[in-house]
Order: sequence, then structure tokens, then C-alpha cells
Amino acid sequence: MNINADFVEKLRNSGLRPTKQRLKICEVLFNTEKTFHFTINDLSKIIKEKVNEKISLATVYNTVHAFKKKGYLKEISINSDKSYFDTNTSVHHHFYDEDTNQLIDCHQNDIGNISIKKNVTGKKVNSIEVLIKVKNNNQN
Amino acid sequence: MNINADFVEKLRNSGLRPTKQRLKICEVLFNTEKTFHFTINDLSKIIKEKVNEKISLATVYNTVHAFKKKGYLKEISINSDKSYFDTNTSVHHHFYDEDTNQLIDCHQNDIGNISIKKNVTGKKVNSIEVLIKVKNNNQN
DNA sequence: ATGTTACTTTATAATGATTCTAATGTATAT
DNA sequence: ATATACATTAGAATCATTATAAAGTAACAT
Ligand SMILES: [Mn+2]
Ligand SMILES: [Mn+2]
Ligand SMILES: [Zn+2]
Ligand SMILES: [Zn+2]
Repeated sequence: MNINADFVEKLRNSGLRPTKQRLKICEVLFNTEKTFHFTINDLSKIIKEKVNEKISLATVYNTVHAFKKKGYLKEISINSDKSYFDTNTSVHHHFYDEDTNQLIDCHQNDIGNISIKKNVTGKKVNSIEVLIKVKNNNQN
Repeated sequence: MNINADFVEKLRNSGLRPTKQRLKICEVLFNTEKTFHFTINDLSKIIKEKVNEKISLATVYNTVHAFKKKGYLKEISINSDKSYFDTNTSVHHHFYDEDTNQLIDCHQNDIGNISIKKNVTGKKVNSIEVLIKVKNNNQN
């Protein structure tokens, strides 16, 4: 278990105890080639189906929020019904496919630089996020 | 009732019957100098306090969604807890004050032009929205 | 005006995502 | 091995939103 040792270290370094539940969730979230977007529901479905481990829904919530707080996950709000999480924690923008409800990363180089000419007085800019909603060409 | 007649016409033209509930809500939302952002909770509080009319919460939801569908309101998702609505239906961006949880309009001229260099294949860009999160300068 | 119909409002229940609780289990340090 | 703080868990609670279905009202034809 080479990869597992990495996650143990990662968790320990964050002050999180490496429990088997957290390690399983790490595997699902971070042991992939590409980053991805998911809802809590997606995640618990993946755990149920692909992993031989029953993790309480409360633990999934706890863990996702713990990972978000440690900066290993990002939360993305597209509509108020569901909350999306992102394993890509870098500053980046998103396409949102309104037909399929899918989030797609939009890399910095796919979009012109964004300059804020006038800011709110007495405040510092914390993040700039662009959301591009796309739809099918054919009218429905 | 000059203004009221306008709202009656507006509703009729949209295929919505001008009920007294809808007219009251029109007054609250559209009989103002400036556009503003609100949650359903905000709106029903305003109706309770400033207007001598008791409107069922279900009707507030129904009306807001009807107005959104007709293009008189815009829905804005900042975080998954609350849904914000906007009486400014033009294409525009937002500052979100993370200290006060307030939405502030960001006009087109306060921000550089945004060019999408690479789009999702087979899709047309429907909207481009920028969200700028701001915070106090002093660390807390 | 009256009646008919479709639309609207309303109170209340249902839903569903998220959070809370408090009991049980476990990792870590001594 | 023991103590202790941290973590997991099932189930309950919360809260925003949506559904239901009964009663009310606007629009329209007679
Ligand atoms: Mn909605
Ligand atoms: Mn959250
Ligand atoms: Zn992303
Ligand atoms: Zn706005």
C-alpha cells in the first residue's frame, strides 16, 4: 500500500487522524488521474457501489467538510438545490451545461484575463470566479 | 392608482392574472428607484412588516418563480444555503461581501471584457457571470 | 348579471438536503 | 495498558422548498 501511506501522511500532516473511512474517501477523491466534480450524493453512491465499505452519511458530510476546511476540496454553487464539490482546488472557472447539469473546468488560458477596475471600498478581492452557462444549439 | 395600473398591464401582458397579492409583490419589488437583491425570506418579511397584507408563503414562492419565469427576476446562487433573487435582470456581475453576506452589483464598465477563447463543443454560450468574493482587509 | 371555467391562493403536509445529538468506537500519546 | 481526545454512527431535528387539494377569484361567454 504505497498510495495509502501517502494519504496517511497527508491526513496526519493536516491534524486529521487517518481512519479507514477517511482513507477510503481519499482513495475515491484523490487517487485519480483527473480532478472531478461531485455532490455528496454522488460520493456516497460511489462509496456504496465501488468500494466494499459502508460509511455513514454523517461521516461523508463530516469528511467532505473537513477536507474542504483543510483546502483539499472546493465548494461550488451553481444552483441552490445541490452543492457541488471540486477536487481541483486551484483557481479556475467553470462551464455549466444546463442540458446535462454537468460542471466542466474552464482553464485560465481558455478565458481572457479578468481585471476588476472598481472594487468595493475597504475590501480586498478574495476570489474571482466565472461561470459560463452553456446550452444545446438546437432550440427545444 | 397610476403605478398600480402599470402593474396590472404588466401582469396581463404576461398572461398572469393581476391578483391583489401579485400587485402587492410588484409594488415591493418593482416600485423602487434602485434594483436590489433579496431572498424569499427577506421578501416575506418585507411584506409582513411594511405592507398591510398577509400573503401566504406558498404564494410568495409561486409568485417569485412566476416572475422569474417571465424574466422579471433573476436567480443568483452564491452558496447552497440560500437562494438570492435580483430585480436587476440585465446581464451583470456581482461582488459578494463574505463578511456581511451582501450582494453588490458589479457593472460591465467596472470589469474588463471577458472573452471565451475555447467553448464546450456543440454548445452555445448562454450567459457569462462573474462572482467576486470580497472580505475585510484586517485579518480576523 | 349569472354561470362556467381556468387560474390562484392558502394552510398544511411532504420532501430532501444538511446538521445535530449523544452513544459507541478508535487513534494516539504516555 | 490506560487515558483521552478525536471520530463514527444511527437516528432525530432542522429548514428551505415543493406538493397537495380545498376554497377563492378573475376572465369570459352567455
Ligand atoms: Mn428555484
Ligand atoms: Mn456547506
Ligand atoms: Zn472545477
Ligand atoms: Zn445584481
